[in-house]
Parts: sequence; C-alpha cells; structure tokens
Amino acid sequence: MSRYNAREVEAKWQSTWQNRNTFETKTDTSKPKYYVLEMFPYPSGNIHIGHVRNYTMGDVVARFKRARGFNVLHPMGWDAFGLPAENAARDKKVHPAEWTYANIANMRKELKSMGLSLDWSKELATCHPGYYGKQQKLFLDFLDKGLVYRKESWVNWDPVDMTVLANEQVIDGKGWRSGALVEKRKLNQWMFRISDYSEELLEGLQTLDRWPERVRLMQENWIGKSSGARVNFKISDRSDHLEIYTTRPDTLYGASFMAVAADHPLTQELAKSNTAIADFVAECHRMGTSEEAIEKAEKKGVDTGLFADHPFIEGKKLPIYVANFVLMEYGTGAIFGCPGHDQRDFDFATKYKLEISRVVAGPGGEEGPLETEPYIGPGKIINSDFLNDLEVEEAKKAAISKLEELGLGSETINYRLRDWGLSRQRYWGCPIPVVHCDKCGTVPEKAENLPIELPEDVTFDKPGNPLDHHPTWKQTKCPSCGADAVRETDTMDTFVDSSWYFARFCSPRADEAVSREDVDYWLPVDQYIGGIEHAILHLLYSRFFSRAMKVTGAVDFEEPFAGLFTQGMVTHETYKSQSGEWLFPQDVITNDAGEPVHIETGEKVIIGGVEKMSKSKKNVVDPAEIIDKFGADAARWFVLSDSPPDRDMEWTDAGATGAWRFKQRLYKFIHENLENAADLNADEPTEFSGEALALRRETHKTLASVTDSIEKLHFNTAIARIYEFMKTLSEFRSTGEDGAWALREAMEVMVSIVGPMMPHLAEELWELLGHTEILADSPWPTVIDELTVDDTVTIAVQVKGKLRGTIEVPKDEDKAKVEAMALAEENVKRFIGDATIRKVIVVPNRIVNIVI
RNA sequence: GCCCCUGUGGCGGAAUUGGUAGACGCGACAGAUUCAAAAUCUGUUGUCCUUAGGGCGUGCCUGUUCGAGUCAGGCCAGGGGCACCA
Repeated sequence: MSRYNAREVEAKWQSTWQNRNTFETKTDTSKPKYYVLEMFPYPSGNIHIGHVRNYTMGDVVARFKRARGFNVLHPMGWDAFGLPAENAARDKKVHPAEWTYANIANMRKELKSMGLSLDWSKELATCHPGYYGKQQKLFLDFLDKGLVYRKESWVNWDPVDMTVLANEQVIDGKGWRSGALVEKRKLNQWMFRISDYSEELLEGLQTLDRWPERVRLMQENWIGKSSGARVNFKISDRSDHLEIYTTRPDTLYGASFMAVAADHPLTQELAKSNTAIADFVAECHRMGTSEEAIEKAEKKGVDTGLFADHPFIEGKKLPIYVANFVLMEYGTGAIFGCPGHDQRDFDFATKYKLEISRVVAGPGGEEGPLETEPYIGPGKIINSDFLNDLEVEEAKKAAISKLEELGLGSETINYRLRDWGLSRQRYWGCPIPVVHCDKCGTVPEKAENLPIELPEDVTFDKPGNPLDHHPTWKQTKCPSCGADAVRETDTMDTFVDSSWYFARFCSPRADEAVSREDVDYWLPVDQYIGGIEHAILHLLYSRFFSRAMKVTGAVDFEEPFAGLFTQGMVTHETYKSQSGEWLFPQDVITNDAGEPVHIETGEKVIIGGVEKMSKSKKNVVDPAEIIDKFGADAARWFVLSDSPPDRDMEWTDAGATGAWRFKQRLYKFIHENLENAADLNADEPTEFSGEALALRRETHKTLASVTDSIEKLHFNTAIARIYEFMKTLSEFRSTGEDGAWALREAMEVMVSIVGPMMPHLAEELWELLGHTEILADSPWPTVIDELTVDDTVTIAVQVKGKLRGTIEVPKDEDKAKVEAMALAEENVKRFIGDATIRKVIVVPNRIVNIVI
C-alpha cells in the first residue's frame, strides 16, 4: 500500500471542488438556508495560525450544514482599507493598491490550500470601487435620513503627522508613531447617530440568545445606561441656569459645590475674561487621554467666582468650579459635588477645603462626619429635610418628584455610548461623498456620480492627508449650483467597511448596495465566528448599521448576526537565546540529551512562557510551512482537537504530529480492511449477531454524539469520540455477511463524520469506498435511534455515598429488582455488614445508594 | 474601583447538567517487531497504603443533599472588560 500523499491528494480534491463549482451558492427560496461567516481578514500579506483556526471552525460548520441539507452561504473577502497600506507606501515606495492586491493574491492562495468550502465567486475587497462606491450610496441614504451629521468635535490631533488619532493610537499622551505630544483639537467631523439607538441596541441584546453571554455583557457595559435626573441650578445673580446630570438626587442636601467641564459653554464664556480659567482649560487640553494619564491626574479645578442656588435650601449658595474630572461628553458636562458620598467629589473637596457633609447613614447607622473616605453604599437619608428616614432608592424618587414640582428638574436616562466619529484624514479609505460649496454649504454628491474614486497618483512623503495634498482631485463643481467647489478629503473609518460586508456578500456584484431579494433570503448570518477583540466596536457598529439600513429600506432586520461564536487565540511556547534574544520555534531543536538547543549554534535555549503568538516574540508558526509539512487536513484536525474552541489553544509540534498520525492511521485502516467489508450498496442482512451488532451500536452512538457535538461547536469532543470509534474499528474482528455489512456501514460513517474536519482525506477515502458522487455532495448519515440505546446498563452501587461496586442490569429494570441485586453484590454486602439499612435510593439506570 | 469569566493528573482537557471523576489526546514507562533505529502495534500511567482491597483526591473553608467537579455563602489565585461616566 502506498503511503498517503497529502500534497497530491489535497491538490486533487481542491481542483475537483473548484472545477465542479461545488461551493457556489445561489439564492433558492425552496431550500432552507444557512449563512456561515467568519470575520474577514485584513490582507496583511500572509495568513497566520489564528486564521487557520477561525476559518477551519467556520468550514466545519459550513460543510456539516451542507451535508445536513442546507443551502449554505460561506463567502470570503478582504477588509482591505487601512493604515498599514499607507505605511507600506511611505516606507517601501509601493502604491497602497498594489501592495494590498498583492497581499490579497497571496493570502487567497494560502486560504485555498486549506481546502475551505468557500464560494469564491462572491469574493469582495472593501478597497475596490465596486464595494466602496456602494458604501458611498449607503452614506448618502443615511445622510438623507438624518443618520449622519457633521459636527465640531474634540479629537486627538497629532501635530507632526497632521492627522487625527483614535484613542487607542494615543500612548501616554503621545502619537503612537510620531511620538509627538497629542493635542485636543476641535475639528469638523462626520458622525453617525449611533447614540440615538442606545436603547434599541441595549434591548436588542436580549434577543441574541446565541451570542456569548460575556459579549452581550461587554456591549451592555459599553452602552452604559444609567438613570438619574437632570437638575437646573440657578446661577446666583444671573438670569441663566446650570443644568447638571446626577444619578444621586437623593444626596442633594449634601451638595457643597458645582463643577463644570473645561469645554462647557459657561467655562468658555468665562475664559474670555479670566486668564486663570483660560490657562486651566489649556492645561486640560494638554492632558493625555491615556488610561495611565487619567489614573495619575490629580483632581484639580479653578474657582469661577460664581455661585449656584441650591434648589431645596433657601439661601444656600454653592461655589462653581471648572474641574478637570468633569467630561463634556457625558451627561450635561456639569455636576453638583457631594463629597460625602462620591469618591471624586471627596478628593476634590479635601483639596479645596470644601464642606463634607453626611446625608446617608452608614450600614451600622453611623451618622458622624466622614473624615477619611466617602460612603457610597445604601442606607437611611439624614440631614435632608423632607428626605430624612427614606432609603436611598426611595429618596431618589422623592427628590425627583420634588424637583419636577418645582420645575427645576426631571428624571432622565443617560447613556455612556457616544456618536461614532467616522472622519479620518487618510488616503486609503472610502472617500466621503460630499462637496463643500461656498454658496450652498455642504452638499451631498449626486448618486449618479458614484463611485467617487480615489486618485491613483498620490504621494506619501509629506505629513497629513495625501488626498488633501493632491493637486486636482478635490477640485470639483457643486452638485447643487454648479459653481466651483471642493470635495471632502476625509475618508471613512475602516469600521464602516466591515459594518455591512455581510450583507454585500449575498450579492456582491449587485447594482444596489444590497439586493433585497438576496438579503431577505440569506440574512441574518446564522453563525458568525471571529475573535473576541471585536466584541464591542465591530459588532456594535454592525448592529447599528443594520438598524440604519432598515430605516433607509435597504434591509428588513435589526440584528445581523443571529449566532455568534468567539474563538480563542493560538498560543505558543517562547524561546530565548542565552543573550536574551527571542528565537523562532523552527530554530529550536532537541539535542541527544533531550535539551532544547539552537539549531545552528547548538547553544542551550531558555524556554519561556506560553503566550499569544506575536511577531515581536517570534513564537509564531507559519501556516504555509505547517500545511506543506503535515498537510491541510492535519493542520485543520489539530486546531480543532484538544482545546475547546472558545479557549486559547497551544500550538505544539507534538500535537500536529498526533493529528498527522491519526490521518495516516485512518487511511491505512480503510485501505487494509476494505476487502473485509461488504460491497457498496450490498443488501442489508436481516440479522446481526454479537460482534456485528455491537459494532453497529458503536457506529450509531458515535454518529449521534459527533452530530450533536458539531451542532454545538464542541469540535474537541467530536474528535475524542472519533478517536474512540477508530479504536473500536481496529479491534473489530468478525466474519460473515453481517460483520462485513456492519464494517462497511462503520467505515462510511467514519469517513462521513471525519469529512467536515479533514475534507481531502475524506473525499479520497469516500472514492476508495466506491462512491461515484463526491462526499461534499453527499448527505450526512442518518442515526438509527434503536441502535443508540443499550439493553443493559451498568449501575453504580454506593454505600453511604461511596462507590462499592457495580451491577449489570437490564435497562429500565424494576426498582425493587435493582435494589435486590445491589444488596446482593459481594463488596456491597461486606460494607453493609450487620448495620441496619435505613434507606435505599434507586435512580433508574443510574445509581443505587444504600444508607446505613 | 466597578462588572464578568476561569481554577480538575506531568500537560491540553472530558464528565449525559446533582448520580461510577479523570473519556480522548499529548507526554512518560514497559513490552512486541527490528541486526539497530525510525515508524508501527500492545499494555501501564491521579495519589498514598504491602496485595484482595482500601484511604485521600476537582484552588481553599463552610453549608445544602442519600449523594457535590456540578448548587449556596465566604475566601484565595489567574485572566478579561470598563473606568475621573457624575
């Protein structure tokens, strides 16, 4: 027998699937659909092992559902806009488009070598005008419905690169690449009204019962709903009011000061004539936005000299401060300070020697002054006039009613979620299709002028936005009046691209952004698979987009992803040389003494922790090399085995070798034992005896269990059951017609259930078994339920809760008989001795517990 | 600080959801085959006691129960999310 040659066999089946267009899918309302989607990759140049894990999982689901009779959509595309292409352009003098398309070509080739059941006819790239032009149409539709607006807002501005930075690109208050001190600047930014959908996005989470609980929780926290009150404090000796937001109206009697944000209109008004305030505002703007900077920043403020009138206490005046810990973006940008019952207010009051009074009694009824720390917990209200003796929650309600009565405030729901700023001062992104006209203002581009394509002749040697530098691109005519006008040079955040690609996949070449007929059939995505790192932004933005597209009539659903699965990372041991340099795993070998040494120098290697694969630590393995060495099937098998899919898995060579061994073993087994099996389509014998029947039982039990495991995405347990079944098969010895038939049945089931995970090997064996139809087009085998239940069961017998023996009894045996058999068991008798039996618990088919 | 998740052999992990803890894989050990090795195959492998057999054992402590890895309460450790959010 020839050894299994993965390289040849895998190439053979990949071209068979391709030539037969096996995985091309059409909308067909007569069939049940199933949409499997893995998060599409950024075309960085090569696939990494995390992609292998992600796409293998999706592929198992896709192939499995296909075999189960579903019309499966399983597409692939490229999240192709983004900064790395511009960096490559600057550093390597290669155009972003050229760089990106070359990367796509290479990654496509690598993905194809994995044998994924993808419909490549639906491939799309977000950097292609055929995609981003439709995105511009969506943008115009959103604009028309008021879902997008332009607003001056504060951004992180890198003065060296002359660009806006996202929060995560600001490290310790400095630009991640330039290292320049980041400034807060006010810029005109395009914004999506996602915050209008806060409540809907929050409520929608309730319906997502096939999402991981923790992702829903993260989104819930991110949306950050809180309920409280808006209260108007009259500014003393002025006619206007200061509106604040609070979740603790019950502590109003503990108020000792007011604080407003540096960007609050009141502050800005005062800063014009008060240099102390103006200086402080400038200082706040310089303050870094990193977590660390915020953590360390002291609570500071400046007294404005103004006072506010307390809403409940006649004549009580509260000093108004500008404070660095009050954020303009949250609530109303102003607060009242209650130092007794809020940590920040306490810190602030301590620094500026403001009154700290207690209005909530402590858990033990303490009513004394708060000297070292505020009290945040529940309790009875004190020192608060009409609120006295109420519990915190009751007092909140009472305070709000009183405020409403006085016309000074009302109950309010507040959300942490802010609008999504989508403007980026970058070249390699989707141009925002609007025009700025001196006469008409900001005018949307005409739909027939779309796509507004990116110019090709751009330079990246100057800081700032290359689109803005382009000599002619932005010069245009106003779509409204026809006068000379300027194009918007901002491009869209790349999160926009990934917020609707799942819908475009249904009909990637349609004239409309999405074709209703197709999305109505395919969407929502039945199973979405990707990394937990997208738990908030990408998934929340996509959920918003679905709602927005529903408003424009493009789709008719709210939730884009009915099922979500977040897979774990792939980790690897780390290695360092004696001099402390990181080493690649392939440069580390084991010497004769069993020690890890460097392959070239022979120097002993220091083994470090198991960590997420990263280029900087060099603990990476290259999927292309793995596939070349072990074959795609073995790589797929290994990433699915051992670890539960939602947890991190460690890549080890031993594990990959193990997968390879199983592949060889199965191949060899079918080859060597096929002659003992019945012919394809041989008549089923009327009776099955001992061995043959036992094998059939195992076959159907395995089939049922593996089917269930795949359905639940528990690939590791499915594989464990297949290993057990392999063992059963190798031990099977039987002659006779029934044995031969049972063996064929077992082999067919084995090949079928291995199919979604090792598709090439399975096709090869399927063909060997004599089938003329390929496995990918063959149905999943059917479980015969009668064969999955045994006639007898092994029951554990406990004495006083400790296992003392087991008995074999017929299934569903009469309780009294089971009890008698249990009591007759030798070891059980020994443990009962002459003690009195107080009670016997019999759980049918499970356990007997004898209490003495 | 707030919220959440996870702790099971040397390792990755199973456990029908309260019913025989450690399936399956890796590693290790022993044996078969081989001139030898690789590959392959067969066994053993939680721990302690000398075996039949038994004691102990799912991070720690308490509890509920005939029975707890699983439920409850309190700790400890590791990981993740959010964070001057009023």
